[in-house]
Amino acid sequence: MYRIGELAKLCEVKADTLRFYEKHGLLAPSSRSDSGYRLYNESDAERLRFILRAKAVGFTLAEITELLSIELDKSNWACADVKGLVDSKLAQVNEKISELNHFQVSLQRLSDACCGGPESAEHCSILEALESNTDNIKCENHAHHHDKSQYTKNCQSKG
Amino acid sequence: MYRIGELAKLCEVKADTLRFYEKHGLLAPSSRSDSGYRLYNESDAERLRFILRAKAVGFTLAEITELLSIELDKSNWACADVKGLVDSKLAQVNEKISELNHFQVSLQRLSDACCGGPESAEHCSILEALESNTDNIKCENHAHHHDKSQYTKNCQSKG
DNA sequence: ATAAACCTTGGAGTTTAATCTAAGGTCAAG
DNA sequence: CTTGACCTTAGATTAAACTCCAAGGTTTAT
Repeated sequence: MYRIGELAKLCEVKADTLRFYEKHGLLAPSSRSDSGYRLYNESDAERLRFILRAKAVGFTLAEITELLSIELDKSNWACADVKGLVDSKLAQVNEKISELNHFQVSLQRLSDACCGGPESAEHCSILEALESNTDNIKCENHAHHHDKSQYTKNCQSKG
Repeated sequence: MYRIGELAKLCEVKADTLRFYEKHGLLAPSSRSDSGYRLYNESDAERLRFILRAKAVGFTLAEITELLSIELDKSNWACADVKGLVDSKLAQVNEKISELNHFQVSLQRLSDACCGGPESAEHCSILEALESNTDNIKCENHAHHHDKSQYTKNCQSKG
């Protein structure tokens, strides 16, 4: 039997987190001591590890609640149900990755267009790109009046 | 001059969003009508578009607040400052992408190991992977006792 | 004059996963 | 018998970016 702090340390979470999981129906200690302390047994610990592994692959606690209810009643669920949860999560993750990839490309383009030097930002390509509605980012090296700018290497926009 | 609903429609946001931006110091109407209605001019609209473009490349409103303060006082900032904001955002985005890529790989591996059929989840590879601490995902086709399983194609784990 | 569509304000609710606080009870060691 | 580490509870707070609500005032058209 583990007290809350012991299980928390064992699984590298905080005691607060375990109380939070209990309040939200994910994990309750199987018993209490006479003085009201939570007591977790090995099977509680296994359940916690299940939760933590599911978190590690990206499931939210709400989704883990679903997984746990299947886990406790496996014979009344099909593989299709379980795989459905995984695939739906996979779709969400892919969508988010795709959004972030758009950000990545846009930010990289902005970064590449800017010399990043000590010049005044008055002609900064980044600010200009955010001011105008074009996707088209202009290189700022000319505007800075540095004929032999040391930053030319940074100009990669197709103006 | 635009009333709040007009500017909202023009820029495809909600009036609530404009009030929210005002409350958070991102965009205030340049005047009010006699009856207290917000009145936005063309320069307010430009500022809103700046905000929206910055959002579209992944900046948070807090970061946009910084960008706006630079934008309004360009000559006292250097390109390095602006590029710094972009690069720091880029690093955050890359980190998040990397985390999601881990999720993606793990979820795909789980999905691939599961037949996804109408079989009982009692031997579901996904649940078994979450129960045990191995990275090693076992294919469930044998466990289902389908000698000529129609799901064999889904088994791709290296058990 | 009255209905519809618009606007005002302050404040509450949403989502996620904790994290923290206050005020107090329990347990083991010295 | 007191100190420190641990535990209890309920409830408040955090971040982010809105979104919605109630209760009322304004504008416009008929």
